Amino acid sequence: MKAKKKKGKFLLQSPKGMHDVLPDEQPYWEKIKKATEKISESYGFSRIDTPAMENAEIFERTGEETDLIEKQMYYVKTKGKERNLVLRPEGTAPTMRSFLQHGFSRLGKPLKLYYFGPMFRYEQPQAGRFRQFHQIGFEIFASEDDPIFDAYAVLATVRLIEELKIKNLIVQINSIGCKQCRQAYIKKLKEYYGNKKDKICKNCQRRLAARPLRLLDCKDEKCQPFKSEAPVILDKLCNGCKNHFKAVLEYLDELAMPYILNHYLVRGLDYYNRTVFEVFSEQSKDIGALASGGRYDNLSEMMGGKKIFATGGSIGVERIIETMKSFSITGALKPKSEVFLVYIGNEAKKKSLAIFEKLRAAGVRISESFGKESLKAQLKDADKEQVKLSLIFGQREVFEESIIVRDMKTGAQETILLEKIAEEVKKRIK
RNA sequence: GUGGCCAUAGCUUAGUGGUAAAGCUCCGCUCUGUGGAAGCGGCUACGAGGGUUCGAUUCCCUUUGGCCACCCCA
Repeated sequence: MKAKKKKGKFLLQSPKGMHDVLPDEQPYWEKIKKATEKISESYGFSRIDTPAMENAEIFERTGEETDLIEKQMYYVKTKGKERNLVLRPEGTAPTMRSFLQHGFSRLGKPLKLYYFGPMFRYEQPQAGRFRQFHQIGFEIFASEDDPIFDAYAVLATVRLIEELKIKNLIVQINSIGCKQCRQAYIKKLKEYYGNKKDKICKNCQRRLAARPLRLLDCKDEKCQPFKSEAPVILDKLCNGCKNHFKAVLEYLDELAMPYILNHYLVRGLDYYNRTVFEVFSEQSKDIGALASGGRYDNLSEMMGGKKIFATGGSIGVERIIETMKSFSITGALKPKSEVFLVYIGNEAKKKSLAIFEKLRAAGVRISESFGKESLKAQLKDADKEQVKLSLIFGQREVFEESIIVRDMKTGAQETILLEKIAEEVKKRIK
């Protein structure tokens, strides 16, 4: 048996569902970061960064029944006393925690915050679905449940995605009411499905008891006919919720923002109430929603704080990148070098780093292939980088204290004095 | 957590029970102080562990990772 040398290779890989962002992919991240800054600024969102870990209670209190909390959280073992640290599975609860902790709750006017960071969920990875992924979130905290903020959150979320040139966005929106009218609706729903138990799929039979709203989301063919006959939540909303939702839609209408009412749309987290929405792209439906969000007026109290009215949306960065790729949208452009420094021989090499530094300090975008000895190879690299000029510095030039300036397009060369190099180069690249 | 498909060089892929081929990339040579073309040459791989076998990259088991469906979600 051979194969001794490969021992340990299995360790040389990133954890399941977690990926390196290699240099090739960075331009996408650059572009998204820039777009996020731009949109946040113009819509008045201030950046907030919270730790990657939180006390588990932060999340446990906000969604006992949900998969995310029940089985997808990473609990962290430490040597210290913290027994219950988790890697954050989402960004809304931490933002609310920070908000309450720092006494921001004396709201003069609504506070708008945004975050951009990694989230962690233990689940089976698939395309567009990772164990570590990144979200951009917009959150609006207010002292009133004004529906204009729901529209505002949808607006900012959609505009950020559009800023990245992703087309054919579909906004799906629904209202899941408040505690009271939702309970009433669930009761109706249960009644409706109660006598059809043996005709619906196994999953739905199970869900009927635990999370009846999810029945509306079922894709099983057996369940479809019952779904279409099922009571619709919008018809059962209390007046407060009905008016609120109506107002949200009116704001969207005024914006001429297209949306689809989706009676089946339900969010996975327990803290949502009233408005919920998801954003899809026609091009990348298969990787799921690009963004989602909604109102969460109950979260602050669930966490032990005072009542805060809040609404927001979050965007899946990796899914955005996938979609950009499927549209052949490129990432941010790197600034190109204008000048390439080539050395020949050791004497020249010794001085070339200093020459490089002098030009860089003078504001010239210069690049090089230090470490490659052959002139050919260096010029080849210069060609690949599509620079305007190459500076060729060899033995002869060392003695003459000069350097050759080569125009890469015409091939014309000229020898200039080393001391004048910065000004001469600048003159030529204009 | 359940089920299915997959795994060969840096990348994309061929192929075989007798240790493997090609394209792109990379490095070099033709051209010893001059790039963009062409030709030639070179580096680098059967994910890991175990089993069957004279011999396994190939067959079997386990494991790891990727993808897909369920579940759920960004």
